[in-house]
Amino acid sequence: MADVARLAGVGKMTVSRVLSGSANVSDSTADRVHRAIRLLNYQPNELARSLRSLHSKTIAVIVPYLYDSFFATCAHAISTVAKQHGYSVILTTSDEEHETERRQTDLMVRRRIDGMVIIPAPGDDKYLQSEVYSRMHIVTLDRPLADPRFDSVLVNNSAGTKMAVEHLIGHGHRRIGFLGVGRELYTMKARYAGYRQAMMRAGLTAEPYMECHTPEQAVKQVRAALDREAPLTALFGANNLTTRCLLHALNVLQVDVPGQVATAGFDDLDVADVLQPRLTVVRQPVYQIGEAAANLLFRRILRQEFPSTGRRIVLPLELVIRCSCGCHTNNGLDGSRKLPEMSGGNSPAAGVPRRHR
Amino acid sequence: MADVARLAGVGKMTVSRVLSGSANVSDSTADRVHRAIRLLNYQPNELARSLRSLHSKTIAVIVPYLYDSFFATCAHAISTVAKQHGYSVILTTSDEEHETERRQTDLMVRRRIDGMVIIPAPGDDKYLQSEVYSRMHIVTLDRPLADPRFDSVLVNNSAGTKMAVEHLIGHGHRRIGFLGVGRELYTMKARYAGYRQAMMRAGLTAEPYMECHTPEQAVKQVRAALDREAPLTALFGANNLTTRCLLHALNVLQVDVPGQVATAGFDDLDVADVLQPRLTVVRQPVYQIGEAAANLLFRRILRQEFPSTGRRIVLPLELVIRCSCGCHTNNGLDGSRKLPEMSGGNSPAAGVPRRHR
DNA sequence: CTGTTAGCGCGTTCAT
DNA sequence: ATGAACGCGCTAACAG
Repeated sequence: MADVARLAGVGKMTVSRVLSGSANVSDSTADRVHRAIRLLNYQPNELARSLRSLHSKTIAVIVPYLYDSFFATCAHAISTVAKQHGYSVILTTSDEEHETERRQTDLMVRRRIDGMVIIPAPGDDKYLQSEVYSRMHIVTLDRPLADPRFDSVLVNNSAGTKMAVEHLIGHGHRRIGFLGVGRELYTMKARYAGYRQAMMRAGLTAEPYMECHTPEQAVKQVRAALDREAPLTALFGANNLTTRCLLHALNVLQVDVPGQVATAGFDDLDVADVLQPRLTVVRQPVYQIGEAAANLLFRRILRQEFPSTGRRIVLPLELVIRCSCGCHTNNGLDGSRKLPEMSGGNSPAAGVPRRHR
Repeated sequence: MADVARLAGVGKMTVSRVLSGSANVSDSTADRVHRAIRLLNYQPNELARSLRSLHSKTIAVIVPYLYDSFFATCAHAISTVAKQHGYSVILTTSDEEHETERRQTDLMVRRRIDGMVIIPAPGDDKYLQSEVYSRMHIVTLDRPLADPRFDSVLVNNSAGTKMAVEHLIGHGHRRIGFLGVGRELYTMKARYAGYRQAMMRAGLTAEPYMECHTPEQAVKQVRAALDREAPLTALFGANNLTTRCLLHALNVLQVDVPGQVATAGFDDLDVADVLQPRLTVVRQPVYQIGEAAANLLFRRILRQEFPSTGRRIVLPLELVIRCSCGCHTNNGLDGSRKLPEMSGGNSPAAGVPRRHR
């Protein structure tokens, strides 16, 4: 910057003014400065700016994993909104480990980021009460925290699951299984609760929670569920991983779907409609969830609000009825029923653009 | 930091020394400093450190999209390696637009990041020749740049495609179509070239490149390909998007696979083995690609090397033969043939861990 | 072993 | 309309 000033024959301050678009610079000098900038390929040092201004124009996003399409799409949405605001995004993964998450949030504090969107890993989240975080805007996604101070974006997991399970019950199924991962996860608890509710209201007995982290495990679980005296006749996958494992198992075991076992899952798969049979799912508005979280965050950042009670946005789910549940819709069209919105409906429902490679 | 120093009754310099683990501090004072740090919840300001030390311990990753599992998995790998080195990752998307990419790279220069992994969007990449980038380590992924200065990680797109198409030819197919996106993309060009080679060597005539960006477009393309006088009997999808569109079309048009049309694709789908029929694909070592790129980058960063000719790593592909090509493998096992490695084989083949939600 | 000085690049404050 | 001085928080280089 000193170089630019010298070349333009002005003081550093004038250069600074030109860069910030301050009005109090004569056109002629501004021009000279601009020329000097081009000539020297000068790029202002954002680090120094941040140090000075105490805000880094950076937010952090912490997700468990990035190769999960749900998280990746959320991250994409957040990144897109951030770009619109001229912010950069530091993205890190917690690998679903609490300690990693803590280390990363600490690092973000040291980096003086302006805010954070986080999908909390299971574990004690009291650490966020520390005064260290009191000056940092935080929004949670997918899983809320106990502390009411933080904004959060959610879907109604239990209601969505209930809806799907009731649909299966409507097909006459009485013994329905629930496959999930990590019982300690908020979403899993809520979805299993929805499953139980649906079963109990129909006078049926809920099956125990079936843990299923790998395809092999799913094969075992499904085999056991079918080999017993009163075999299950329907299975619900609690998220896209579980559902994929479930499909794998049904395939390996050569189970007829939906004849022998009906199936549905939470989370739409991008290939759900080319599967045989086409998969019935509870669909989340993934992109909109990320978008809503980012909007909440930037609202706080721009207004510098640190409320004692954050907002909670609950986005609507949709039951996409295809064939795996036993329905015989025609091959072309998706039947779908919307779940009534639970709360402040948000998000302009921007379609995710197509991608290439 | 001044507060910490005062509380500990020492100078700021001593605090700094304690933080950097410098040996020249007596245990007793170090202890007092540590106590003060804890008491005040002091977190060093990385911004100031970076300003001072001229390196930000941050790398940037620029991918076209994040909701593409290929890119997301690469990003995950890079992020994981970065974390091991204590680096943060600023992740941004170019949305496959050259201008966006340029703006983002410029921003990264201003942020004084230490290096960058980039999957270049199509367009004129001469801008990277600018002196501005001469002090920034750059590695490309998936698509190389003309400038030989940058390290790059690739697969042998043409050989992989050739292998798959030859396999289809081996099944007796003579009229095979190729569906791709964005012809201007490096990968698409290379894959189409491989397809043409395979066709020509077998004395067959290569079909024109079929552009296919949406499921609807695929339906049209496939319908046309089947309605003509000499209908195609096999179709190859040039990446996971195209392949999914292709599957959609075949499904909608109720085409018998592989009876009426055999199919194969580039990129493994995570549900490829539960599709009916199970999909034959050319599999890329996605995670390893990202990992290799990150390793190259950190090697340069740590050694501060700015070579005039970068390294190029070509990772091996694998033809995963399932059923959609016409093979009748048993349902449980994957037959697979490895493509001989083309160049410096790398990467410890770390399995991608499982994920939950 | 510890403190002092200076400067990383910028923007705010106050003069001019 | 422009410039000089100071400080954001930290550390390298020198004292002592």
